[in-house]
Amino acid sequence: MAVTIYDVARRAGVSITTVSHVIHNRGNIPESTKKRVMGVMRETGYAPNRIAQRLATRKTQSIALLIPTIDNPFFAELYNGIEVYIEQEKPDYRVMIGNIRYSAEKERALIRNFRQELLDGYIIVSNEPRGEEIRRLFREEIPVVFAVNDRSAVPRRPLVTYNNHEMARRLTEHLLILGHRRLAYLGAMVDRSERAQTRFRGFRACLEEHGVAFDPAFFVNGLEYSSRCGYDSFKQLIHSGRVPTAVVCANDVLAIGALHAIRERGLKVPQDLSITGYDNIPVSEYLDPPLTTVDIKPSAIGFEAADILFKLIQGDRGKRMRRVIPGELIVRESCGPPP
Amino acid sequence: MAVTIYDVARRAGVSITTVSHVIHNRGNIPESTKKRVMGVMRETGYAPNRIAQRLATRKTQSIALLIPTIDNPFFAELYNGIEVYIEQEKPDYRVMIGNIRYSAEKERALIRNFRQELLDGYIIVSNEPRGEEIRRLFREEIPVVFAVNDRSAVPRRPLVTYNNHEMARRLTEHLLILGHRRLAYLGAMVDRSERAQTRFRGFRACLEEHGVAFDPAFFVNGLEYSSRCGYDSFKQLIHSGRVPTAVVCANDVLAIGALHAIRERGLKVPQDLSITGYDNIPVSEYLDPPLTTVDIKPSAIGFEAADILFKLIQGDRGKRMRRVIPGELIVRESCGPPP
DNA sequence: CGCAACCAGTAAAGCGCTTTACCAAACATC
DNA sequence: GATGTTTGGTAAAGCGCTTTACTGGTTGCG
Repeated sequence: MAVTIYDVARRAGVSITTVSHVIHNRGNIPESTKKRVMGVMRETGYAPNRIAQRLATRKTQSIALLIPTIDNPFFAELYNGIEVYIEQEKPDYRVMIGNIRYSAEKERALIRNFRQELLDGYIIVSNEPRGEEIRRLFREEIPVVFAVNDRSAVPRRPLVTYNNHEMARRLTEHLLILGHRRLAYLGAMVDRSERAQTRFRGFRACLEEHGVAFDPAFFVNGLEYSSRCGYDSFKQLIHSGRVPTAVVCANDVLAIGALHAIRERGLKVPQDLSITGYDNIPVSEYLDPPLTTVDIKPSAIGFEAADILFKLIQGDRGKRMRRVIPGELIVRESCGPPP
Repeated sequence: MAVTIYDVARRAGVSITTVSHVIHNRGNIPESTKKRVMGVMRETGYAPNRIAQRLATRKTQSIALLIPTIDNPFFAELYNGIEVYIEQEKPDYRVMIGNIRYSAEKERALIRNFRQELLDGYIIVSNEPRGEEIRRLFREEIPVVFAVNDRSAVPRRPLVTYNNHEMARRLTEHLLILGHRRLAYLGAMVDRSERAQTRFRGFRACLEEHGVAFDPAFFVNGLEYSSRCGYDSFKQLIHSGRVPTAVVCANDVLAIGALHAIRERGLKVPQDLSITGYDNIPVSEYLDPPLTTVDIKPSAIGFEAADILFKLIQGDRGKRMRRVIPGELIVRESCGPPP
């Protein structure tokens, strides 16, 4: 079938050991032999069988990326950051994507499944950072770095994230400074995701600091991060007839849906109502109006996470295994003073 | 280190052959032995080493998905379709994503790289369907199915796609019926992608059929499928001062950018100007106004492509290896009669 | 000249499985 | 009681590599 190291060895008149040495540029082999072997490799189109290499070395040259969903452009960006790192630094590594679907159940199943692959390491945006499966990875000293998870949720573990609480606070403050006092919060899965919780807590903390009361009727907790859900949530929010002057959405995708519901209701943004997003996904700049949001630089997070992961893989139990990439408040036209 | 088949065999007092048989439910093994072996497996937490299995069987249980970019929600959906199929039908297969970045160069490199993985099959949204690397895959009878590529670009090869030319035609017709005569086309990479070309040709064919002249000044060919690019393209389009009554965008992402430029210019959609997209990405329904577009059901395409691929992998050189999923015209509020 | 050091390369033992071929004992059949 | 057949297994040869330990020849050096 395919050409193996034996074929090359035979045709070059050497042992397979020598061929292997040539491939990896090891041992001391005179130029002449090296040339000859490489010639045969070229002629025959030989390429080492990765599977066999992996079995022999017990290194898979593969890492896993576990994310909540591939649909959200935010996570696509995170992946891009990792890909950039790998292309630059570790070009023969693979990354296997696993789709957690915001479910602890699925996360466990995926890790169990991936473990059989004997992957060299994991980057995880976890739903359950203290789950049994993840603890097992740590117990067996398999390199794991968390990404995007909250610091408090994964104490003392390698982690690259952003200042979630702080940015939620600053975003809210932006609205308070504009004069808003009746703020609504549109979240999703706040009960099931620590990130969602932290973001909401940042919002509330800010209100408290500024002595602004929060009306529980102005909180809607949706089922997923989709525009449809944002749309529905906003309708539910104003169902009672009481309308806030500003609505803080847990992410841009929700905000897009909410924005649509707002317009349907005949309200003008930002004249009648201000709205904010979170994530700064590419389209947010081009909405009507462009969305005030928070850029949390997912591709930088991915890049740094890969950096740490490969340090761990190389046995570097070093410093700087927890990094926080500061987010950036992106002020656009979706917020103004209250009417 | 990890527990191997030998450990299990020893503890169960059988040979590794028997253990292997139990794992795969082969051979004839009495219930009693089976129970015992399975008990030991559970106790020890044994899981077969996939790498070793692959080496022994020469099957990798992995397929590749090569896409132009992971950023566009359209391709994320395509991937989802594949994932759904695999979860249902082939739960222990993996899919490795490769990011072609709309570059024939990168596509070749990726395939070369993936070949060493001895993957069982490929689903490719190709930039270069007749390239040397792909031809080699076919020569070596490695299962390949194209997805989303145009029928004319990959004759007689397994393919799942949509009626690109036809849908572009129908979308254009929709505008013509509304009364538009001055239509602009905002494309991207029309010179470099056969899909972009076909879409544009569908547009032109429709104009011709209806005896409407096309003004070359009303064509802009952008560099990438991004909102920024759509925004810039529209500005460039009206730079001369001549404004069309309708603008057909090669996809939704471009349309979002164009829409923003239109509003900046002070024009109202659809009163002053109609606009269409393509792809029906999730947010398109929630734009202002909701975008008239074409749904090309990427997840169905992914699902069907996986279906064909696994048939090929099983040696089914059968029928129905080329499938066309009809697109659907989604009429929303972004189009109206010309002013 | 004798010994160490180096050079160029090889043999062989894994890595953890699958699979083919084979075998001994028990059972069924005439 | 001789002959097949089924039952319940096993031994051993791969799969295509890496890596360690070793070897026989050459060279350097005091």
